[in-house]
Amino acid sequence: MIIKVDFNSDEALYMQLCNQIIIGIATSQIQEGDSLPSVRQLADTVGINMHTVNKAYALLRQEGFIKLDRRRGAVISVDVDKLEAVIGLKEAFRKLLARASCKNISREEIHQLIDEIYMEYE
Amino acid sequence: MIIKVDFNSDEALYMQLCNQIIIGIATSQIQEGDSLPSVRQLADTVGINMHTVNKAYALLRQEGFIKLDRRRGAVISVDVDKLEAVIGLKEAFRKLLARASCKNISREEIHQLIDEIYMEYE
DNA sequence: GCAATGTTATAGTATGAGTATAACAAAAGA
DNA sequence: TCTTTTGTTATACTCATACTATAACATTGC
Repeated sequence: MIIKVDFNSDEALYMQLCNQIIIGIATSQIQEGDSLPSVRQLADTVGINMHTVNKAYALLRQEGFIKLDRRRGAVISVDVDKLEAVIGLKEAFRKLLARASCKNISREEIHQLIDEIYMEYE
Repeated sequence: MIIKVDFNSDEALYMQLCNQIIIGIATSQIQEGDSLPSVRQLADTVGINMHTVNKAYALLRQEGFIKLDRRRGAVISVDVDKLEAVIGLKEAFRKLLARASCKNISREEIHQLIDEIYMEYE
């Protein structure tokens, strides 16, 4: 799986890493049990500081997407805390859908958009 | 419409204002043509600085949710640039749905969540 | 033993958020 | 006409966060 960052983005580098890895898991580019590169290695290939990668990995662990193993490095291991995930999701949706509704994007169009994205998860 | 901020939130104050106003428009608590309080007035009632409110209004204008009129203050006036809205929405959905998918939230559950929120827009 | 690992500490710069004061022109209201 | 209120702009300060840079440490694999 290829990870890269956009230095011109207004999104924080460590957040870009998090998002790409989570999308990678969702789209099966990396799977349960797979290892991520070491913090130093990924920092080197991407061209950023070690601590920025470390921050991303720490956040991924905290949110239950990876486990850190001395022997195998950062291993994909998703903790499924569904209730908490749904709560956070609904709050985020509230903000997004309000914008969508104001811009005359219909409920049906949203459903279609959801399906398009979920297509990629197989 | 009542606007309030959470000082303990990790979300920026001006962003909280933006989101609440956009949600207010979507849920018809405020409508096209209605006026928002002046920057100084809202800052006073909420208990924050004038510039923070000004920043929120400037962003709302930039994103096409209000127009600023010398005579009537900040007036709700939604510019519908649907294409741009859809593009931004899809990118945001990609990040959210990846998290949802990892946490075993199904496509159907997402659709249900969407419908629940869209119920509030009538 | 040696190299690579995650982790932690310290320190520096840069940027953005929020506040504070102040000033300006334009418009509303008396 | 005068006063008040409006949005707008400028400057400056504090504070938190992002990112980088070095460095050191214990643990693990070879």
